[in-house]
Amino acid sequence: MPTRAAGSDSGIQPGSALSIGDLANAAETKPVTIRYYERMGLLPVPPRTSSNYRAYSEVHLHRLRFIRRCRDLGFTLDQVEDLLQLSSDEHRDCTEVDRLAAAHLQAVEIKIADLTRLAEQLRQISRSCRGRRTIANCRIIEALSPL
Amino acid sequence: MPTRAAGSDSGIQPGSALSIGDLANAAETKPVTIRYYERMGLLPVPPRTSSNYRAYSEVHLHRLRFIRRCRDLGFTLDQVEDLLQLSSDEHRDCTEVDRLAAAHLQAVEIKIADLTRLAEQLRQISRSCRGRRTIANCRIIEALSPL
DNA sequence: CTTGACCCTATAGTTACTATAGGGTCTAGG
DNA sequence: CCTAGACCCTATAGTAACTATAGGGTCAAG
Repeated sequence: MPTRAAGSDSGIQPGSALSIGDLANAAETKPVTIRYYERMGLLPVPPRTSSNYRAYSEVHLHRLRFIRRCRDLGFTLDQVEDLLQLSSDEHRDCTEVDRLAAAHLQAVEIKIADLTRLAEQLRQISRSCRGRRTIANCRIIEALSPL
Repeated sequence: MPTRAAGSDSGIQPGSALSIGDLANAAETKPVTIRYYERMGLLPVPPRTSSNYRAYSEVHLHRLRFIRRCRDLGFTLDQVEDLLQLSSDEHRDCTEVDRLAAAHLQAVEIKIADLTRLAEQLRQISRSCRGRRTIANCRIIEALSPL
């Protein structure tokens, strides 16, 4: 926190809290994103220092890393919220988690298929444009133009 | 326009202008999207009827279809604007069009690669969750949690 | 005349951040 | 002690490409 030891690049002192910058670095994200997650309700509001700085604990770091991991895997914030909820209920059956992950995987696979088709169309369009031409007889422009 | 012939599903009358709804249907988009494109400067402002309705010509339809085709292929509106500009200059060399299309294809291919890696990660994570378990020992939650 | 489909403008919302503005706090170094 | 730079804070607007909502006007068939 507002007591950075020389040579310490994380700013974490034994037993002391994390500043938002430290938390951001530890979770490989940015302070502005953390504030956003707090506003969205994904991260609990942390205690403050006397100078009104946020003071985070390892619990926050753990939770933020979970959120970032989910985001990196493409889950929406709504889905992340669901996963957080599910993960906090230890006695709960985990088929819901299973279902969420499977649905998301399917959505990603569909997106891949869409993009693959799109790429093929683009290749076809580009393939028809060879050498130096003018716009007047540009095959790409032609392909983009309606009948 | 405000004179729909019975049985005519497009509302287009010989020699008459198109309403925004007719234009939207003909280009397989929505009136609200067309107004948006007009605001963004992609579509020229059309003349109006005495009742302040927009009155579109076939030229507008042609241009809108071009825009939609580009959008369907994933070009950003900025890129579409560039392509429109390029396409209107008939004597221009078309290497710029070529370059735009190639850059876009590459971006799509990169996105496919990203998503493919992501899908594989999701498969690995899901694969580790078999049968009915509780959250306490859910392998998916475990995989989402930091060390 | 009524009603439902369509038109109009203005503005805010969606998603997940991100930029900007304006001001306070901390600390190392001179 | 002062300064400067790095960091903190809140509030708000912006990004991309639409889309929803609110409130009001026009058209035409029944």
